[in-house]
Amino acid sequence: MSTHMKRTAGLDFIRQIAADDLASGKHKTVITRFPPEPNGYLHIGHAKSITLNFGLASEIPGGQCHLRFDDSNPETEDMEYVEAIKRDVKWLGFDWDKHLYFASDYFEKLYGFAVSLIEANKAYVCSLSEEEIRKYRGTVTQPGTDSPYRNRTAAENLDLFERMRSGEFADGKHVLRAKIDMAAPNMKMRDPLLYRIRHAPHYRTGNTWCIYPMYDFTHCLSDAMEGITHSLCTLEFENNRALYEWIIDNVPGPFKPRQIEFARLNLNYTVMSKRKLVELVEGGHVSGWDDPRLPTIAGLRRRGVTPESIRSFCDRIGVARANSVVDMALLENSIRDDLNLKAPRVMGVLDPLKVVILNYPEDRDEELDAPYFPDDPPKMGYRKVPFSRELYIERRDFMEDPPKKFFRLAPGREVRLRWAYFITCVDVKKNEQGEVVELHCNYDPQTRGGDSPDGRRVKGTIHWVSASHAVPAQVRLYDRLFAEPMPDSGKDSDFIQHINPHSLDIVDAVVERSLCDAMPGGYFFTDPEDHTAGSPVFNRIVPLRDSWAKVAGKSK
RNA sequence: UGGGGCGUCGACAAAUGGUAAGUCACGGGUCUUUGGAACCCGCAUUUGUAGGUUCGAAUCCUACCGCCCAGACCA
Repeated sequence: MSTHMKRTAGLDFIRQIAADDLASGKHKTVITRFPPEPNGYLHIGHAKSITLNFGLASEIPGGQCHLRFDDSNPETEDMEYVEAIKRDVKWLGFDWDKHLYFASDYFEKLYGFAVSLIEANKAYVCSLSEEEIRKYRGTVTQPGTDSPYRNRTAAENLDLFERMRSGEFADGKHVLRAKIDMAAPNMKMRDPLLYRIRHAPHYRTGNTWCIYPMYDFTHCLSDAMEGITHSLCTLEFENNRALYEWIIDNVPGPFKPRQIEFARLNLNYTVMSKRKLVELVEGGHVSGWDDPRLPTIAGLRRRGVTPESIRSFCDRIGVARANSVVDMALLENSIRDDLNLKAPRVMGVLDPLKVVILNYPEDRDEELDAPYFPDDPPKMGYRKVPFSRELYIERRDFMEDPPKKFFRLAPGREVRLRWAYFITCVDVKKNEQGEVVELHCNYDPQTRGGDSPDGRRVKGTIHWVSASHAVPAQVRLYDRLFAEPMPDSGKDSDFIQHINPHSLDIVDAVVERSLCDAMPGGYFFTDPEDHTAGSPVFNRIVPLRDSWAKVAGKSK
């Protein structure tokens, strides 16, 4: 596959290691893998890992990235997630080619490796209870103590392990453990569990197995069997690396991958942990895993975020070992950056205010040319926009008593209707409550298209839609899901309280009949689930940078 | 805790002993059919702190400080 990444900085430390390994001849190419567990949806944090693994492999001749489902826990995994993950990885623009693997396909081989460990007297069946095992393990500051079952003979262990497999014992009755060192300062090395009994059907292997390998045993050997050269994972697996290496070193195998850890992605104004995402979905705080406010790939896709902008974002954040929190503004900028070049511009009015052009003939009606890309008209050409005596403009584009720096419509003021005419507000109609309900304006016929022959200029240009031609639409204004930069810094479920009450505002709008993707106030996307030609539904992907709003906020 | 990591601009992040890149954010400006976009300018005399080595230190050494990981028969 081709390289999507346009890298801006020097090589990150992982690419540097890969380059060094190629230069030294340690490896001829680079084989990486993205190893999700099929028990949940992918989010933008996974996107970082995906772009790293697939991106790195794509940059090296002969490089390849495997998609491997790390499915050794029958109780949480499901085919639904496998399909969702495959779809998301593809959508992000990556291709595992023929290299789709499942750890569950290695169960028999893994069992064989376990047997070899037992034969070498490096693993034993332990019959302590779960609680006892925990107690024997010691603590961070105190060494553990040996299990009384630690010295069972290889023959005894072999027999017990075989009987574990055959289903003779209940869950929790025995486990297989590596025989390493109960006093090791790294607790991961205190005779870690390798296999547990679980009488549960697996979504792929059904009832074939009732013992399942643990992550630490499964992952390193899967990597080794696939010839993974660089096994990239996040920082929390740092303590597992010694075990990763111990297992590979103590099992008959030809290949030894290198595990390298990097910092996972943290983004402010959102949450990324699986538990919290589940709470948002199941608690009904969002509409589902693809709610456009969620940082899930499915949510971002539904919102209208492009894969290119996600890849660009991942490139910009870099890869390092320091824990960090990336500013949501960087993601938003990556999105705008991409959309600015791709989204055709059309006009829409979110909060309609009627405007009557008094000097425009009642029976008249005309079509004006408007470019889809104002900065580059040839890109997509022009469309016809109907104009007539009655129009709608955005309510916030009018102020009866405008502050100094408000350049849009106000009584007596002239502004440009984009791609149409200059109009001057001559009268303001209000209802009993004193609310502005209609504006009366006059237009200058000489300014058709938006330029005045006499060269006079107007300071404001506003969007509009011809009332009789307007298409009603529902617009969903999405914003950051949380109002706090660090919503999960508190305890437990406190983060729910920090949900931004305006993370979704639904408004009835009118849009021009040539429905497209961009309107004032942001970039929009037709909702893939709910949008129809008859009743349009638009999602705001990302708001525009709006310095007026900032000025208004400051003066308040 | 005789464990494992990490500390460079508000946020990310380069710099591999030779004199602190880039991006976002922020501030100013030019231009403009939105105050968007584009373009220009500014934004770390200093790299957690204190010493030391060196002609020269973000990079090497020592000590200290701070933060993260070190629960699960989860991954």
